[in-house]
Amino acid sequence: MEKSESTSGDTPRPWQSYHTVYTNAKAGMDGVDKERVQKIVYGMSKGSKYFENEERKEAFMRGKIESMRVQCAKLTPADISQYQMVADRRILELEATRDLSRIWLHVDMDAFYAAVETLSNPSLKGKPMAVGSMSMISTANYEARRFGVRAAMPGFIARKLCPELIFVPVDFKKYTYCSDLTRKVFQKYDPNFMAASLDEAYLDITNVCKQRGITSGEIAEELRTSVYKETGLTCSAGVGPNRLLAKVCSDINKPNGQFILPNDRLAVMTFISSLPIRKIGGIGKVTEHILRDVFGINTCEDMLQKGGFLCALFSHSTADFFLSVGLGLGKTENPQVMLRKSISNERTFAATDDEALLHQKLSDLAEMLSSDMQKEGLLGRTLTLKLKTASFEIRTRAVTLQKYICSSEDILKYASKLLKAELPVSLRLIGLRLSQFNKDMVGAPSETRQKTLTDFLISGDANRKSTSDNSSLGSIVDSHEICSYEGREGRDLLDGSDLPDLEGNHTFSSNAGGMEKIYEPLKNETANKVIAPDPKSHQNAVTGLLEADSSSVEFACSSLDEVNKRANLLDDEAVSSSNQEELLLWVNDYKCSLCGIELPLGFVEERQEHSDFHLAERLQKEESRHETKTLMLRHRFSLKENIRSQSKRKKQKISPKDKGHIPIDMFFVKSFQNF
DNA sequence: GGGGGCGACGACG
DNA sequence: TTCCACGTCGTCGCCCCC
Repeated sequence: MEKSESTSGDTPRPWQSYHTVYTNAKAGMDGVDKERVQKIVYGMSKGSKYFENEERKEAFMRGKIESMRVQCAKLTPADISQYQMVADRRILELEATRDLSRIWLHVDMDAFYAAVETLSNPSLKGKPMAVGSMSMISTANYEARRFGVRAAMPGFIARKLCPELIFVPVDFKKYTYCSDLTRKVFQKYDPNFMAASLDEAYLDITNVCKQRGITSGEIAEELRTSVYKETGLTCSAGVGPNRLLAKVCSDINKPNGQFILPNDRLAVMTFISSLPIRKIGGIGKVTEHILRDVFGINTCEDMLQKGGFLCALFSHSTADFFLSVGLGLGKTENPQVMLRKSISNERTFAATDDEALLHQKLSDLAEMLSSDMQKEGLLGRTLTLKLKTASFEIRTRAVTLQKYICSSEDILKYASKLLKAELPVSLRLIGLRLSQFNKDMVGAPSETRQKTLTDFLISGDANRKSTSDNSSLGSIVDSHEICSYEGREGRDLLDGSDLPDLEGNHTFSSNAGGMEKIYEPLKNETANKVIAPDPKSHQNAVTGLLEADSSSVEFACSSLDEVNKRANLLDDEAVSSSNQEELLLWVNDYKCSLCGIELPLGFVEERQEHSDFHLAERLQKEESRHETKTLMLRHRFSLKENIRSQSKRKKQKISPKDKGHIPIDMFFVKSFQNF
């Protein structure tokens, strides 16, 4: 942005203002020939639909910056001194919250995916290599980074930058395995460590430092050595009084290094004074440009000096975040509860406007999403359809239902409605997200029987989890919390298709005995009564559940109607349970009779999870079948849905993107989770 | 007027 | 010659409904 005048100089250099991919913020890219990289990236992108969209975004950002400048200029001296007072007071209040009592360590594995691949294939050593595909790169090793190749860069551009670049496809299983090894090490230093992703973690090492009477630097050194011994992989570490600073520190001596920032206010303030704002987690490309071009803020210290303007132009929470950054403050407590908020799936494909094809894609996504929801035993009531048009424009359309759903039929039904309203359209990506989980409604009066069914599944998970090595988070309610901070890593960047769910490896520990038929894993009495596949026990199953329910607080049955519904549901289930096709058997001891997936005897955990999955799927099918009947009788939703989508149509006509003028809408900037 | 829903979009790995 | 991901979370403005 600041170089937008570049074309007006002696030599036109349009590529200098194209910032899409290249940035030197990444470790290992210091000696890169910046101009060459920018030129190549620009040359390869120019004229493409992607490029045009980037230009639109840039123009939007320029408009925003201009508008904020105007707003700044309008501030009278009186305004400014008033806001300065506000800022000064806020700075004092924030300063009062400073906590220097904890020592946080952030570990970051060096070029993780690439390093793991090199470990498994030593012939790659010393050669420029990238993990990913022609369309997108996940990680590049340091040899490749010297050419400007980096994560999140399309492979075809990377190859242009470095013709001898070797591409290695993503192999998630390997990374998960290595990640597990590193986590075993982390656990020795902080049993409650926070995994931020497969290759990053935050450890509170206050206690271990005290207990062993050694410095944080010594702990960091020892931990890195230990990780190397266990995995053959190097990592970098940063130590600081809070997570925000620890993360910044771990980047300083990357790769294979560490940096210790003492728990001392003066040291923190000195450290932060010259730190570029872009180094802070939560400040990305757009925020950096705005802060620099509107306020002239380049370093964290500048945040404090411009505090008055920040308070004048940003929302309370955003201004607070900026001021905290200026003070070097960050989170120091270890959150025990972090609930997952949503689950989503999205897929990119060759742009098409073929409605049948789009519907097929949607159907596949609904299946995937449903499967993910059922694996986690979740139900959601807000369904969001995400679309990326052939011109890279992103649209989202959402609907909030009165009931909680998770079956692929339900998801597809509502998603189709949302998609239909957008047709005709040429798309290159479709995504589906479910949010507003029933779990969020703890203590809500009518949790309905959907929860009941899910609870069986959850309790199955929870039972297994109670033997998990992650003992510090062992309660039933926590079963999603553990997933939560590991949520991001649940899927591979490029090939998220059919790989086993990562969380499974950490969240669910193995059940002692293997299982050969479905329905065995739920060993508890209630579960056995309900889902025993033996046709003779159907009657028992029904009465068993009703008895269990009526005596259970959890199943708070709101009305007789609810009880009847459940009884009907179980009747349905009894019928289908007698159907031999519904029964999972391991054919020839390795093949699932229901879907054909092959899992040999030794895969005890996997077989168990697989069986759980079929169980969940079946229960949900029964559930949704029953639900449909009920709904048809009651004529629910349809009217409301019609009204809703009509009003949405109206809104959409007015709302589309051309908000060219942008009132200084207090933009975003999340208060970074770890700051 | 407050709260919920929706849509956009930044950020991160 | 073409060719720019996926999953999750957070904030904000606007609209509608109660």
